[in-house]
Amino acid sequence: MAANSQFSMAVHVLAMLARSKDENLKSDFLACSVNTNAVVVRRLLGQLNQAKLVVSQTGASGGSRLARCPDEINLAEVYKAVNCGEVFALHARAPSKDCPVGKNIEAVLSCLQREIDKGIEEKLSRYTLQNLFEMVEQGKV
Amino acid sequence: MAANSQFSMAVHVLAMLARSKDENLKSDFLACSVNTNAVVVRRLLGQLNQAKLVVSQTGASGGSRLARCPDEINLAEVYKAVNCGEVFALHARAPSKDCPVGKNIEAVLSCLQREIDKGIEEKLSRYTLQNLFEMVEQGKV
DNA sequence: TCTATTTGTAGCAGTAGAAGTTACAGATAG
DNA sequence: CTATCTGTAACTTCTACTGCTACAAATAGA
Repeated sequence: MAANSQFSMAVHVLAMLARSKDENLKSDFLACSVNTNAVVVRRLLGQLNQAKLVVSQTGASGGSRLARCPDEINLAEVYKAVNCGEVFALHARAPSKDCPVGKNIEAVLSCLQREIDKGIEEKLSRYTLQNLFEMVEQGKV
Repeated sequence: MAANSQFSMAVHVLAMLARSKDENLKSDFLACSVNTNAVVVRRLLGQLNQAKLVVSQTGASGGSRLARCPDEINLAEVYKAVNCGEVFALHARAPSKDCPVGKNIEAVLSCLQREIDKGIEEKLSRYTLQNLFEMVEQGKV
């Protein structure tokens, strides 16, 4: 699964950045809060950078900050930025083509997969980073 | 691997069982179509058995068959039967409690997680095994 | 009752991807 | 110039799934 904890980490990091507005946060500081290694955070920030969600700066007093206001970033963007992107994997080894089911099942499943994924993104896009940040701040669920 | 290919395999196997109505299918035969090992299929059937989707029988001329009609089994049930069940994993290592974000982020994320998962199930529950089986049979997507 | 067959499951090796770590080049503020 | 940070490569460790062998238990049919 299993699933990826990348999304959770990304949201965590982005919430931290949202919290400290225009101040640059160091990967080391972020790693400390997320309880992982600074390089892991930098790798993650690299993905968020490519998706134009954060801006990083090298050198002394460098670090990362949000590329946009927290209310202009929605969670679907975050999901797409870090996710390999599929809810369930297709068959690891291609099913037998000699079997009437095996022959067509993959096409049907990948169609279903796309539909599910679209649903997830639709749901996530309703939340902005600002929304999420407020929930975290208020400690309310 | 990120996601699980269990769901795909489960749907494949169930479609095979739907196809052969009341006849018992052997794990070896199923494994051949799915292109994997018989033990892998038996492990999967074990999960589907627990979810009361299939019935298995040991001994000579044993095997597995559906526990209900294909139009009384929806894909959300299949998803729940085989999935550890989370779209994205929470933090692998618990975030720092000394940090105002780290303290609450997990609760917020797991709430979000539940909401997403509910959405997936809602979507999957619209399809019965019968629907899917027909799509596969007609080779149409 | 005996035999052949089939599931259920334990146990182990192989594999792939993620995470953790170390190291260092390049950028940059002061 | 120097101290500080990021970006990235390279390597190890960890973890989860897959594949496989082996065997006890169940059961149909002779």
